[in-house]
Amino acid sequence: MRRSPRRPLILKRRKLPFHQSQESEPQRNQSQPREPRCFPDGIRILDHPTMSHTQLVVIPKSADLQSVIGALTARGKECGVHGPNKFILLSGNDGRECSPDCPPPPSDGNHDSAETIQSSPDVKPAKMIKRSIGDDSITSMQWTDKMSQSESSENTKENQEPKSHASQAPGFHANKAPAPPQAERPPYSYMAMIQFAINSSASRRMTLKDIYMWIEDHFLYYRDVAKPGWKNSIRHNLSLHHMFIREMASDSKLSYWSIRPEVNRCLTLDQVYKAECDPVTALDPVPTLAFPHKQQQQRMKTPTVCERRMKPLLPRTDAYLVPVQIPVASQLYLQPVVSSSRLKPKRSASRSAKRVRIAPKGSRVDPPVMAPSSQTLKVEPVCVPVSCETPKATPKRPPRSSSRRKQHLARSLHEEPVLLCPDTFLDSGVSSDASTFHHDARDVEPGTHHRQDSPDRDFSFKTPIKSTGHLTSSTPSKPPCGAPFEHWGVTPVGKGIQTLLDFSPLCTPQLDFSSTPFKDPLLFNSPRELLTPAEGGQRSCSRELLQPGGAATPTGRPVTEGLVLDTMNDSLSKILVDLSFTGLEDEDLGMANISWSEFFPQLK
Amino acid sequence: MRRSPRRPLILKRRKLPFHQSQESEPQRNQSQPREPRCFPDGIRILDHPTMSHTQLVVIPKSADLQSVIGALTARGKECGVHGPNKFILLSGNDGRECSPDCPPPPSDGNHDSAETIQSSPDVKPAKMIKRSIGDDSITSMQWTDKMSQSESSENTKENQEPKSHASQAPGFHANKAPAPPQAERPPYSYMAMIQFAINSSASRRMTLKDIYMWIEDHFLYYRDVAKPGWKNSIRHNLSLHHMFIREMASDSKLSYWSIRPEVNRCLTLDQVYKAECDPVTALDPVPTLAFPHKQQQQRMKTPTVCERRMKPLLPRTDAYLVPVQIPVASQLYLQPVVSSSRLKPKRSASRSAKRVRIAPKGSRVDPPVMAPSSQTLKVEPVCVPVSCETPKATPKRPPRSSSRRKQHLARSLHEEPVLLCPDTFLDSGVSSDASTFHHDARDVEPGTHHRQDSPDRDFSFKTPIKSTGHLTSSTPSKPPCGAPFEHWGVTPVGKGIQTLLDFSPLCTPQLDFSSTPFKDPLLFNSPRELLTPAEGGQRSCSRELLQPGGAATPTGRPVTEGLVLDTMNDSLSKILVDLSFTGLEDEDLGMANISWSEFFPQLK
DNA sequence: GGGTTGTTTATAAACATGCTG
DNA sequence: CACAGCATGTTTATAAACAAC
Ligand SMILES: [Mg+2]
Ligand SMILES: [Mg+2]
Repeated sequence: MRRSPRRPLILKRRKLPFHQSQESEPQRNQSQPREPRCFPDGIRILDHPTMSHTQLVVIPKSADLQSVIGALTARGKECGVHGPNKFILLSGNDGRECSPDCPPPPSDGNHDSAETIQSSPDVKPAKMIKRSIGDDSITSMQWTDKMSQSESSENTKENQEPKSHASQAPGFHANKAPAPPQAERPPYSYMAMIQFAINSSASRRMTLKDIYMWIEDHFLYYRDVAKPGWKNSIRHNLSLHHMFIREMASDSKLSYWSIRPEVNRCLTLDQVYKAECDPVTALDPVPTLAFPHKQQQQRMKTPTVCERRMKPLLPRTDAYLVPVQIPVASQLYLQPVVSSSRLKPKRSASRSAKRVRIAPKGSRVDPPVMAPSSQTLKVEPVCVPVSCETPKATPKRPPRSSSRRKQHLARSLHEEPVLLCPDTFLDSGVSSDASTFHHDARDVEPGTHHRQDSPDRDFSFKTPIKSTGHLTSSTPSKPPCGAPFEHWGVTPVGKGIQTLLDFSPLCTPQLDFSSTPFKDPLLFNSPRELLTPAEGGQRSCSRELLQPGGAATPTGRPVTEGLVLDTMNDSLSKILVDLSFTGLEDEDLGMANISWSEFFPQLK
Repeated sequence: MRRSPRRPLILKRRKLPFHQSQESEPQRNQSQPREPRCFPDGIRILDHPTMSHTQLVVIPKSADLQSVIGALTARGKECGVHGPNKFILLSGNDGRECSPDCPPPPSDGNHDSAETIQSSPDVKPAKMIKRSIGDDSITSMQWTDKMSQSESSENTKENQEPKSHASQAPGFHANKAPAPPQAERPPYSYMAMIQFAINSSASRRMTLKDIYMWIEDHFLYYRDVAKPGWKNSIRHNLSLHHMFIREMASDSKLSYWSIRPEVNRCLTLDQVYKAECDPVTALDPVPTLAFPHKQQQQRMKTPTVCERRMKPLLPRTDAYLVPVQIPVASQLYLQPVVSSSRLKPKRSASRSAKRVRIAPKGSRVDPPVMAPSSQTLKVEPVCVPVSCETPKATPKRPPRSSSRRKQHLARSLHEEPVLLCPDTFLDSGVSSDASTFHHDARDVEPGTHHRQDSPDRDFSFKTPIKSTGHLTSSTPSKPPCGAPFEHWGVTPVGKGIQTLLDFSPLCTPQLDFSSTPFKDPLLFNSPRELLTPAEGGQRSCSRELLQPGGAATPTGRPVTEGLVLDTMNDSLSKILVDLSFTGLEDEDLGMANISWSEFFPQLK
């Protein structure tokens, strides 16, 4: 029973776009937005104000996907191989419901929720940018830089944040005081935590020991509860993921772990932290970088809260990812927009939020319980014909639903790389046939071959025993037997569980789709974040609910804030995008609150 | 107890150098050896007769390591980035005990053990090359090409080798007949088996289903014994290792798995197969590609044999690997030489053989029991300064024992890349201080960033429990408790086991070091292949025994045959080299036969 | 001799998704 | 035609075996 939740440690999606890992913090401040380059269909491409080699692609709602591809292709050719290699797609407005013009992104250090941030003594937000693309709902997009830098003094031994240091650890632990050992397991993957740790260091590198310490200091679970094997896992992750590289100190002896700069999104705990630990807090419309610290820690300590934070099987990160591939060593970022109706600090906990993903690709429509409102669009890796050789055919539509999922498909050099998208992407149709996103670009690295990476319990196998008969599947799965399922006890019968889990509740802040061009096709990927029933009458949205046709979210405020999210995956060509939509009123959250009862019979 | 041996499935080291994966089989036959390029110290570099972009580096015994580096560097500069990117190091002779001249490598299709090969109806050795570098002992190096190609007819559905097909499966299974389900687990990793499968296909690609089938057909263990979870592992390996890529058939629907050509060493079961399944056979001095098939299968079916094949914890492949990094996208292969005194098909099973590895780097010298005779030299990744930027210092000796092992150390751009080697490498000293091999080149990919890759038993953790007290190590380790160690029951006491295992017996054909420049420094990496005590009075060589000073192998015939081995690791920059030395007479094998008694007290 | 740090392989699992009966 | 289940893929977690300090 000590077993941790089944593969629960998934990185929370990123809240803020990642920035360069350089130490060039000062000059990044207020670079003037360059002259936007305009392309057909109103698409504009302009320099990112702060990120080098990055361009912002503002796409009017009315723009055609092919136009986007064309613009990106043209831009790619304009700039050549040495040009920008990252493109952040922003949803602009074609005048329908937002300001017709796409204002240049982040241009000032508008401080949002400053008080929250200030509450942390040692955390100083490096920079916050508020941008508004589209209507008012598109606001409060900020990111902090090396906010954690104050934390660690230097690189050698001081890095290891003294235990007496309160640090900005969200929830889980207090001031290093004996801190109730009832710490629940944090919802971050090892890979994520390692990044948090390393990025918290001013030198962006850390020894293994210090990584251990940082994690123990910030997640009491590992200090107090976890078996020592967790360190083995840390080491395993360091070795396994090529994102982590080891370098020797100039004076030898010491070896430091760092993150490949090319792939370092500079994730920090502060960045990814969301007040989700407390459902009430989670409902806060403002997904700002609230540095909960001590203020919130009280709430988090409550068993209910902890339960909620630990129990949930967090949504698969890739649900929020948008792996995009631009042949010319370029990567394409889809930058979602987040609503910013930052009011109502607390709700009646009726509903938390929804998340959006890109390119549904035929998500199963289970027995819909409520009116679908949220949608997720899952964008599969795309290949923009910037430098592809000899495109054979130029199918208007994605070839065929040939592959299954995002995978490293060998470059199908014979097909013209096109931005694949479901029909709904362009015509707001249902995603029944939207499963046309394929050709994972991960292996299509431009020019030279890139490589990426990205790894038993003891005896008494739980795996399907050949002789067991019904154990025909080669994918081991835990039997839905009682013990580990206290909460699920009364719920569905054996085989039903698997299916039911697919309708897991959503627990993202808020969702709104009215202001993004991807609005209609957005489909939820059925994230599995389970909100504790005790958190009030919240109900989750089953996948079906979030399915297609949900464009008309009754009360949601169209808010789009760019969020670059990632799975912490060290895959170079895989770009993750997190679409967070906030601004929905409590009452409005009702549309997709169905399957909760499935999971928590007691709620019925 | 059903538990498989602890992480036993390690790929056997390769017996033959890998060749290009191209379908260009015909023209590969007898290319004339080009004019060798001569470098100081008698080092010669010439084109590989069959492998494109590959050169053979013949290194006289007297050559200095720095000379080798210099020659490689010079050659690299000569050829530029587009020149050969693979170098196979061959041990030449400086006239001491072998022919003074380094004859050009493989130049004819001398068939060795033709009868064995012919015995297999559907296996036709594509090519065999016998080379002799140095004295007579350097012989019989041959490799077969797509010998397995006859197996699968076409690409679609015929690939799946009919079950009635005898195929060239070594040992383990007969003609697909009910075959005794007592199949023991093969000693190949999943990654290896997948490569075997895919490379057995003429089209070099295979569907998942066919991979399953191929493996089941060739390793009855998976058909008859393994739990269904093995398929999960196959899929896991396919996804995890970037070496495996998925591509869609042109007609969609089908997705095939193939191997990145750049990293495909075209390993096939035949290539790696050694008659080791039967210790008696294993003693055969000729490590030829004996296609055991039905002839041998009888032997292998014997419980003793099976026991021996399955029980052993195979040596870590990397023990035989020589990850070498040449900055200019070049890879350096150390090609060992194998003795070819192919006589005595069967021995008294007194001793099997030894293996050699490159660059010892401080192998533990355990209480030596016998006179050390075999040595293993373990070469850590090296960086030849072909295109390194701004080498700061040019230490004659490897910088310092800064890092621990082969790892992806961030490019220490400030140090001149040099071939690192233990002192013993050059002066036959002991390896106590040899731990100077570092700077894993895996992350030093030339030019653009390459990426590579390379990830519970169920409940009831056996891992060190925090509360257990003595479980302080974060690396879980199985307690040396009785049950799983039937064969070891009487053996050492608890904690002693760990250490004892390090002295595991060696089970490679034969070893001889007299003809290789690496002779003296060769150190055994204590491969863990455990020969069943029942296999006769064999005794293994503990690591110490194989330690330094073993240059003077009493009776060993200096034999060096190039063997390129690899861990099946899809790491581009990591090259694996297997140094197999054969030619030792049975009587001569006595020098390193010590620790067997440690493991099998009954032998005492 | 034992602990630390790294590297790899094996397994189990959770999930996603397309297919197919 | 809906769908349940299976096949196929992707990732994360753990345990472990080893190697080298
Ligand atoms: Mg790594
Ligand atoms: Mg793969």
